[in-house]
Amino acid sequence: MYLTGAEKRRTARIEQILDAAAACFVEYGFHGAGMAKIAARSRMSPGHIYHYFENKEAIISAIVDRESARAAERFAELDAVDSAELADVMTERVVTSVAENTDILQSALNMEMLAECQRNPVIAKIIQRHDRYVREQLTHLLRDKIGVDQAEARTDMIMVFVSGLANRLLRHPELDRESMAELMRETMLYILSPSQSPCR
Amino acid sequence: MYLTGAEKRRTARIEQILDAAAACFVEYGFHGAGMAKIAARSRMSPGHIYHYFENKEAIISAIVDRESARAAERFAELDAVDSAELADVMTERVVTSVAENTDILQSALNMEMLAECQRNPVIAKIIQRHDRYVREQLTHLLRDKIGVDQAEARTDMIMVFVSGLANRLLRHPELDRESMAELMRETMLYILSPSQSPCR
DNA sequence: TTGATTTTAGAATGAACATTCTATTTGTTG
DNA sequence: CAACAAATAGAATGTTCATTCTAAAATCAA
Repeated sequence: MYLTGAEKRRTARIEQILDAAAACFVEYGFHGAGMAKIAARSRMSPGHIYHYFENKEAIISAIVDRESARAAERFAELDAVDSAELADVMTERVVTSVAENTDILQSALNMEMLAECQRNPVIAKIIQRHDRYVREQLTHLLRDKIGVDQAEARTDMIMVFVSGLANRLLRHPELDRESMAELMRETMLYILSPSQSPCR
Repeated sequence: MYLTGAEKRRTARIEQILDAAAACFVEYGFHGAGMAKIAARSRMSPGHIYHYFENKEAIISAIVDRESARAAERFAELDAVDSAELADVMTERVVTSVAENTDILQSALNMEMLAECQRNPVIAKIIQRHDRYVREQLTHLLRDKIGVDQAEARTDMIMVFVSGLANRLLRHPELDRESMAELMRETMLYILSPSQSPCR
């Protein structure tokens, strides 16, 4: 399926806006990120954004959709990993994410920032759907591949950790990532290990 | 030291405002909580609030100060606990806090909600000071009383954990607190246990 | 009680900001 | 190359909301 020049330009603009908006939401939060700022960052006029998005909500919706798609890719990758190594692979992902502020952490950050506008019922629905999706996928991996008990509770623990981490690293860039990463590794492995008897 | 009627009334009004504002910030976030809402909730007119606080920022500042004082009390209690039991006592505090949404969690929630306005440099300073205070106190307990290695990293893990938890429980009230509590207890104890060799 | 002072309410002001409107530029196609 | 359509800018609009202003009620001191 080929794209005409016009279509290419269109999707390029949309990406531009989405990138700019995501960056602004992370930097200023939802309310702090005015359309003017988003426009400036995507190098176009405020009015122009409305040719691609009906309103600010629609931008959020699109960011979440894009994030969901990326998450789906990552889960597909994890699904292909051998069961025996899965816990290690997942752990390494989180750890490198902490060290380098990449994908998982970045997306957790986006969600965290976007969650600010949960009172808007439309957006709340969108975000909750994404959250539910991630939770299902994670639970599936923990229960059916790693085979731990209390899979749902463990999933919640991981989600708590990752989003809390994203938040804290944004607000305290001076934190020592090296030593956090190490402890994070241990904690993740602990949460992911099929220990019926508490380790102590 | 006795208070005149006027002074009593004054402090009562201030408490009224602080309680209302804290509740509104948790419910609507900083930007969503208009002065009108705060006024309504504290059963007074918007204009009247300005007799007690110079502006919205000043309210936040006062909330953080109040929270800091309460935190100080709690740390003093913990400082009096016997070293051997300290890890267990701290763990139980977090666990009951999750079960009942009390003190620690509530205050984490407040901070989390207030953090929304970190871009405001005045407020950012206030919140960072509080955060630093809590961090110092916790690190002191972990290092000097419990005697773990990597005390600072562990402190950060606990703070990540508690604030992430507060956030998640606010946005997903339907989460099963019972089963989370059990896993949380284990995880807290794990973070707090002086294991040089990772437990695995 | 009466005059002064403080407390309170509620309307008025002004700024910020999402959204809409109007006009200009750019690209496309016969 | 000439209409035409799409893309873009930037000014105009309307609304929301913190803050300020004005005046009425309550409290207190004598």
